[in-house]
Amino acid sequence: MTNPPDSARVEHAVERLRAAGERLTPARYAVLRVVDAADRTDEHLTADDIGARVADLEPAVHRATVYRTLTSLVDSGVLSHVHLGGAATVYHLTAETAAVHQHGHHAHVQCHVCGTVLDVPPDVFDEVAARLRTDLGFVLDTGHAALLGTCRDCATTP
Amino acid sequence: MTNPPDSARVEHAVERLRAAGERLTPARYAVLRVVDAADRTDEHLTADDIGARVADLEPAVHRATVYRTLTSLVDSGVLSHVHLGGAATVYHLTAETAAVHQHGHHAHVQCHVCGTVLDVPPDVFDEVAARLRTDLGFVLDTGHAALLGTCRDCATTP
DNA sequence: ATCGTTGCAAAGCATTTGCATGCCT
DNA sequence: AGGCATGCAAATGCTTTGCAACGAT
Repeated sequence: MTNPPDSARVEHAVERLRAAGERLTPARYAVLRVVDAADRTDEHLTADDIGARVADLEPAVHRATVYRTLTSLVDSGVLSHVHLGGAATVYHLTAETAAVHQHGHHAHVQCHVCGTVLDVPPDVFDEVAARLRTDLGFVLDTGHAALLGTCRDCATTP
Repeated sequence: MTNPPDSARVEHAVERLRAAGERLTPARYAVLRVVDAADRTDEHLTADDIGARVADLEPAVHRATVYRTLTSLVDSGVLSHVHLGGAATVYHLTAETAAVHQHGHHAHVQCHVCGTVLDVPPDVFDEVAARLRTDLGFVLDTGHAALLGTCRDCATTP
């Protein structure tokens, strides 16, 4: 997979934002850049984390604004959020590629010992999703919540 | 103490509590009865829910005590908690009978529309667990967190 | 009698909201 | 110019904690 220049994904996000009829403000732009940067390093940031980094880019942006911005960006589909096992909610840019759309968002599993979040290809849950649908009529949203467990490091290092 | 027609499960829970060297207090007994009653009706109660029902049984029990009691009962293994998709944590008696739950705790899926929690046989996740283990070395704890999706009713009644 | 557990109230923390101002489009 | 977004600050809601009194064993 190629690595588009830093601004490309942010610019794409801005386009989607505008397509949704939303305004681009300094606060929103800063949030988008912060989330994009975190995505690139496989970090999973909470609202509070994002607020802290936004403060570096745009010191004038208030914490409350970060929360409102995140809500609004999720509503307009530019960002997605994932509920981790504990209680935290983390954010990332919504995947735009058609390939991802076919399977939904990638899934997440979190280590309850060290908190690490691992990304999992969505097809891992295909069979489970099919079974839940036929058995219960339940349509699984693979990427919306993380399952808990123990990661390799924490399992082998007691 | 009086002996109302307690659920055998509550008594078993009390035994486990004592086996863990913990004391039985009115607050803990009330919490156990509330959680057991909810289990029987497939309800999934949050700490706050439990507090409300405990207040009916033991009005003197303080909210803070319910939180401390839940923490302590989980620590001693009498209760288990499940992190639902949103942010809520719900509690139930730890399954003791290996006959019914050979695979460990049952799993949960939650509807993000109406909030309903469905119990899922743990074997549904067997393949996923195996794959996560071989691919990532990640040991899945099936019952510890719920996946999100849309239940039958909410999917067919927009 | 001992020591864990509880009640109380107050602190904490993350998140939300009302309102007037500001700024993106 | 108009209307949505923001800053500010206070409020909210859930959970935790310090401390002294209580009570289960």
